[in-house]
Amino acid sequence: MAEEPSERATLWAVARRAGVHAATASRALNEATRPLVAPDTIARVLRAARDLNYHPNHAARSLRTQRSMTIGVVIPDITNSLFPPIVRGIEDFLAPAGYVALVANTGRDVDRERVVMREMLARSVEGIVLATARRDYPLLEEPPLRGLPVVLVNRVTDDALFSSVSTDDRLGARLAVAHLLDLGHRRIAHIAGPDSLSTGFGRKSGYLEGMRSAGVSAPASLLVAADSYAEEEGYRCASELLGRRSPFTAILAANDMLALGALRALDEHGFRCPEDYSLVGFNDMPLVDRITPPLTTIRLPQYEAGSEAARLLLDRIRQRDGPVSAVLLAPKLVVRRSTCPPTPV
Amino acid sequence: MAEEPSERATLWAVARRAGVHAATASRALNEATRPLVAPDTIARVLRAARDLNYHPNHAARSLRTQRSMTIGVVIPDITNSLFPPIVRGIEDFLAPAGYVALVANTGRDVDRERVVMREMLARSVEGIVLATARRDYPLLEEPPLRGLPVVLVNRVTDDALFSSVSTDDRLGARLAVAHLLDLGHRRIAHIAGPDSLSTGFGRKSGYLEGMRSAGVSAPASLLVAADSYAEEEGYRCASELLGRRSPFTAILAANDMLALGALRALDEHGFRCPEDYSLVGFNDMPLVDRITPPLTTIRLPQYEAGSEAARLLLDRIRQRDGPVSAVLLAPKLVVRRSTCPPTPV
DNA sequence: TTGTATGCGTTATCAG
DNA sequence: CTGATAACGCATACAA
Repeated sequence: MAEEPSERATLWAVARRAGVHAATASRALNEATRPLVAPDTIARVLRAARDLNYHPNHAARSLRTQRSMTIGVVIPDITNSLFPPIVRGIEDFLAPAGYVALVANTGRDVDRERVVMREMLARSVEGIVLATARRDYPLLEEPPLRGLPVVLVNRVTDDALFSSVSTDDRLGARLAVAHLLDLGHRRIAHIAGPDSLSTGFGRKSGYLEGMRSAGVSAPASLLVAADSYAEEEGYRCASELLGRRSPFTAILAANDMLALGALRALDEHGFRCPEDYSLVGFNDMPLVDRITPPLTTIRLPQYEAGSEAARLLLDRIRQRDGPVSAVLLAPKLVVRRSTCPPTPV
Repeated sequence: MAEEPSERATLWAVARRAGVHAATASRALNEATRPLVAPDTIARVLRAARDLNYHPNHAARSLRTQRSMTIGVVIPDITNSLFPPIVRGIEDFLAPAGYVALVANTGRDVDRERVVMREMLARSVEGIVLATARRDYPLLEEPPLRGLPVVLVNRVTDDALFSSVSTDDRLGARLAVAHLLDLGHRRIAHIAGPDSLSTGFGRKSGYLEGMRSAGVSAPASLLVAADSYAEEEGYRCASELLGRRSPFTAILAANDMLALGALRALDEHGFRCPEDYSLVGFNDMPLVDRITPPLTTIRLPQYEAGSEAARLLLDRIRQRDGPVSAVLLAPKLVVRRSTCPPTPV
């Protein structure tokens, strides 16, 4: 036995070696149809398959069954540390089900998203996990996606037309605000993320709610909006806040990159964190526990978000008319050293 | 026109609409065979294809042409910040060529690598980029991979049987050693990476060469080997060095995670960096410029490594008997504040 | 329980 | 230049 199989063995090769027809071999090899085959035939086929190191040709199966066993994952940028855990969560959940993920990075370019989705459709993905949604996202209603299972992750749209998995951004911001209020802060500034993203909008809402429900005022002078989640923007926004001369003692940034930029701005203006200004971020990026000062932030269950999104997508693939569900994951406050009680004036 | 195509249009549908045979439509649609078709036929076919929003069925094409237009990428862990830029480099290079990447995380589990590669072979990947190689890596010689184009990235094997793209680890370590020597250090310790990995071995060799060629001794008491590139290991190794009571004034860690662990150890032992001990890392991970002190490290061109690996792989796919080449990329010393001249005793 | 026949959507070969 | 035909490898309805 074990003559070196120079070419990949086909189903026919297996069948011949087992002394049966290809159809029988096929039935014996597939879990679902195996009960239709006689026990010793099954044994012979399985043995032959193993001997020949048979692996079904994916393209042929896919063509025949109309199932690609592939899903698409569209993310802004894998080098943004927010996404690797999400992707990992997706892939780890998919793998045992026999699915693989086609991952594409689109940056912030909507045209690129369109191109990428076409490419995925061309490869017959059975569904898509999207991490690039904006609150208003007409792309999802364009014909190419018609009927294709889609699950939004991290960012969601305003209208809940699709299933989604996201963190409770409002709650996260409220946790942060509550923490700062507990420490005694009253003048709390917010560097908001883009309004066009559910994360930016939700966190800002949570900030406003948190302030309001505590009876603390949140005037427009304490609010500044970043154009993107970039360190540079955090720097710009913090500088602007400092320039406004509307006093405050703490900053809640809509994510860690913005917080990092804010920290740099504070530093360059000669202020210390947390003595002069407390600072809270969002995301708990790797290494923000090692900067100076270690950053107090809101941790999101990213890996779980990914696996949960994959679960919803597979559910939907298996049962097309299943319910549209919006899963909301709980964020967690991680207190480190960038926050402390405000210095009495 | 533009009746909503409820099902995906097939080549036959396009052909019918253009009033030609499917074979002709196929020729008209494919760049390579297009010259065989009459100009106005081409126009009619193209038009019909656009009207029907035709996209070739990937599985069918793949089955027929025996080309999947897919390559596999095997990495230890996408959540390790070293890999996202590499993956990005690969994908960005592949995309214009019409290829997509199937990315799989294997951890440090060789069995998992085997499983993953089988899965990839089952999907008929045309080649594989491997970032999980060890210096001795028999897996590559096992039959399943026979003849499949493979390019190693980041880590390489001792025998140059496959094309590879890596950073010049020896040079990187020598740059780091030279920097420390320039500052006046003579007793330089090294926290080495695993000997089984080309990165660990190469960096250690570079360290030894750098010391030796400067006429400085590098006794075994200044060398300690980490079992893995984990922060915890850096902590353990640094603690061990400190416990040895063989004096030194600087540490070269084989990567940034080890350096981070070493930094924690120094801190916990009441030492300051760089005043008491200078510290150099390797990789220039995100945010190591924001920790205290900002880490002096060796920067690797990760994105370029990825795109270069993709280039080599595509070359090899297009020309199976092309040369095996080992591309060595130049690392760069990034001086920050974790290094300074040694304090005179 | 097994074999036969057919088709999934393309492309390549061979006539015409 | 174009049409007919076959085949890629597999799974399934149907027949035996």
